Amino acid sequence: MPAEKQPIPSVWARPRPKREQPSLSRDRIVSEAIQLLDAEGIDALSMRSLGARLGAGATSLYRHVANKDELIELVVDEIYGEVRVPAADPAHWRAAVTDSAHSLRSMVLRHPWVVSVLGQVGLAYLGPNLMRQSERMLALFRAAGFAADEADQAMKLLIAYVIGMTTSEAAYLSVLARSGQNEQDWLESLRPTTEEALQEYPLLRDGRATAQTKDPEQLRADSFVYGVERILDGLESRLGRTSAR
Amino acid sequence: MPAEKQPIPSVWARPRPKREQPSLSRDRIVSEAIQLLDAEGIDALSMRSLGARLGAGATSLYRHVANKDELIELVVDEIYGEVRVPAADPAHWRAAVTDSAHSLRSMVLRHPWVVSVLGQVGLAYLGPNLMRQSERMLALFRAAGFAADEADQAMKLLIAYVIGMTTSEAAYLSVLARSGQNEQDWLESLRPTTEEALQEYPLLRDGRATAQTKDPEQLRADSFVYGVERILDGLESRLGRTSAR
DNA sequence: CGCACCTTGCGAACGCCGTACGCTACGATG
DNA sequence: CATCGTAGCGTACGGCGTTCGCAAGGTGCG
Repeated sequence: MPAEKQPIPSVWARPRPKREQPSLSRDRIVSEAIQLLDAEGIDALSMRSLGARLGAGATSLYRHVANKDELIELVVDEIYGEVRVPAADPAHWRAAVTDSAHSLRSMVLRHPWVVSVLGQVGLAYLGPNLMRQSERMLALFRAAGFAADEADQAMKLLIAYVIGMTTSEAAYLSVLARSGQNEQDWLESLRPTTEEALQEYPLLRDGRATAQTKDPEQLRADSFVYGVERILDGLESRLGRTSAR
Repeated sequence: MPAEKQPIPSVWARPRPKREQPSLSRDRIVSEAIQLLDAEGIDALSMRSLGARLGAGATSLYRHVANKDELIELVVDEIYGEVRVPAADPAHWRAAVTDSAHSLRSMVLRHPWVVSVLGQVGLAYLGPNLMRQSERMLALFRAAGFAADEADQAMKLLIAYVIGMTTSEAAYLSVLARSGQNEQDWLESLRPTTEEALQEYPLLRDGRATAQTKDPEQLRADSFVYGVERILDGLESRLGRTSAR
């Protein structure tokens, strides 16, 4: 919050010299934007609110960022840098890919708002972090023994799965967060609605019923792991019978 | 476009009786919204523009739809109804699942704007079309021989993959569409930028190089099929040695 | 037939958004 | 000391989602 404005500012009480250093910078803007997004979600990010957080006017940001879309591209690439991809090692490619998948999932769940901008920004853009991580992940598949073009397809397969799965997860968690309730209570309060909706769909209802007994968070993690395992099984069978689990 | 307004409307020239039938309805609104979205993309959808298309004022829509978010939920469920899921048949579960995956992909590519609202709306909502299709797809996996809970995970795996893959595809195509150029020309014009960006990433560059020679659309379809095949391989190995390809 | 009520549609208005533009004031450069 | 480039900002514009109160037609009831 900046100093309060006096309606008739005296010439003596100068607003502030404060020309220490640029005060605003692309990095500060991006990092503050991420904090704001994590704390309050995608709808809370406006150029004005972000400017206020930085103790600056809304339009000052345009000195460092072309427009809001560009800001979002920067922000997405920045958080992509949080993903950890192990170094390539032919002996443990499966573990390395699994770790990467988990790391990508955690990143998205830490920043659930990204799933609501993926449609605008695409996954395949040219940010340095995104390219670096893709290169490292591609190396994992090459080390496993996939030829250049198949390694590319394998990586796309894995990333698509993780993004698809976490999109649904993050969207669910966002809705939950907006409800302001504990997950248990929230599900309980929706129970009548869902049960009525499931009335005509016995198969779906069965699944929901058996799921009722377990911790939902653990259930989501298990589902995620199941998918990763199946994908790796499918990929592994394309390789020679060389690598062990 | 409605009739032009006269500044001083005469009592004789009444604006219109036109009280034939309600004129506006939830269905008309949803279907016109989809046409608008398909034609001009997500940014072109505003309550005002949609109202105008329907020959109505913006605020009239609120008699039939609670707010824009609800409209989007309706629209998403509506297009979900376009997906075709074959009837369950143990002998051909693999083909049936493959068909469903392709149908879902085509639907998203026909309506590429959906990927930019998936983050808000989630995939797991309670729309009737979504529930109906999920039930049918679940039946496919049950017929294949998966137990209730594993069938659920298998379905989630497949859908997550298709959504993830098509998200990236649709986002790419949206950017391309906004450029207003032919895909060939567009890629050509971006060539210098991408080549410079790929400079430090030899593995990524290799992939891009071999991809250069083929039809990009075919390439995307092939990649998609590759992923579906690997997933089905991974799933199939979980079943007994019963089902043939 | 008269009258009350309900539903549909709409115009005006509010507060917020992204952002273009031109001004100020400062530090650096000659 | 004069000049210039640049960071920051105040103002303003057009568009957004949405609220509210009013008008006009249809319906049901005495």
